[in-house]
Amino acid sequence: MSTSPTDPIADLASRLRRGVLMTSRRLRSQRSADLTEGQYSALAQLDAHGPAAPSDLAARECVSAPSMTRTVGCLADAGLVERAPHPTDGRQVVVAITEQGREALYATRRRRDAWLATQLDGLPPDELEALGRAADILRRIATQ
Amino acid sequence: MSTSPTDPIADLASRLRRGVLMTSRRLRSQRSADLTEGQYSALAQLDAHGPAAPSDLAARECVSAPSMTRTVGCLADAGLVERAPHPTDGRQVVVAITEQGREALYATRRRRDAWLATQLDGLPPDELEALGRAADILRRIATQ
DNA sequence: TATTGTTATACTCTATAACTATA
DNA sequence: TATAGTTATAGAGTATAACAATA
Repeated sequence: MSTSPTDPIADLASRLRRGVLMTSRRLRSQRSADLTEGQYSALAQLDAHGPAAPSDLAARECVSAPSMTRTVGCLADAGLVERAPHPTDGRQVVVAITEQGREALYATRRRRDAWLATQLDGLPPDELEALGRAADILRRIATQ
Repeated sequence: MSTSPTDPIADLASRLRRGVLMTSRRLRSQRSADLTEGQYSALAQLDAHGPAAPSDLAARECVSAPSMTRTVGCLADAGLVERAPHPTDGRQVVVAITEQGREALYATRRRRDAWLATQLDGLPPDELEALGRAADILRRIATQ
């Protein structure tokens, strides 16, 4: 590495990067076979923030509009989202998650949580506490 | 969620999953434009564990052999790895990272570390300590 | 004229199946 | 006959450019 080993922040950043990326890799491998990462993310957005236009989803997920058109199309074909016309603006479309979509989303989350819970089970209380604090800090960092 | 909110392990797993996946997403977005995630992973393997056969890399990265052939081909075309014949087994190929490959790998790591260090900078000491402990625990969890 | 969404087209990454060379 | 690697081919996913409908 190029950074000085005596800089504690740089050292922590490197260790944390490795831990986070390795764990995320294992977490992602627990996803449902018939739900891509992009579809999962779009569903999570719709579940967390309610119905949205495809352009909004594309912007939030950092993908192109045609790509989101395709993602939404796949999800609609599978019955996981529903498209409805915008009440006042005829150009826009409103995409909403369906009950079936929530089930698919939650199933993947349950699988990931189950894997992670298995790994956590049996850890000493002080390690669990450190992870609990880290979880909240990581979420704060990522949303900044 | 389906799990009981009173189960502390399940609750921690869910919070940690969110924190890890959100952070990993931001970290991945800091990668070099001309190095895919698969190429980055292969380079990291070769850098950490030394020269390896394509089949070994494919198994470790959980991709097919033809896929690794292609990844190694791209890396070789870019001068980031070198292919050499196996000393005793004429069927095998030995792939090794080059100095240029190390530079490309470290450049991406530096970019990710720099982003993360920026986020860490200014956090109170107790939060840094929690993250430091979590980093090691996460790495242990992911490699189990 | 600008914006929203879609279609057309091409490129990248991945996988399975078939092929070549070596053991 | 089995194994390591590659090539052939096809299937997702994404992007840019062009198009249709609406504001």
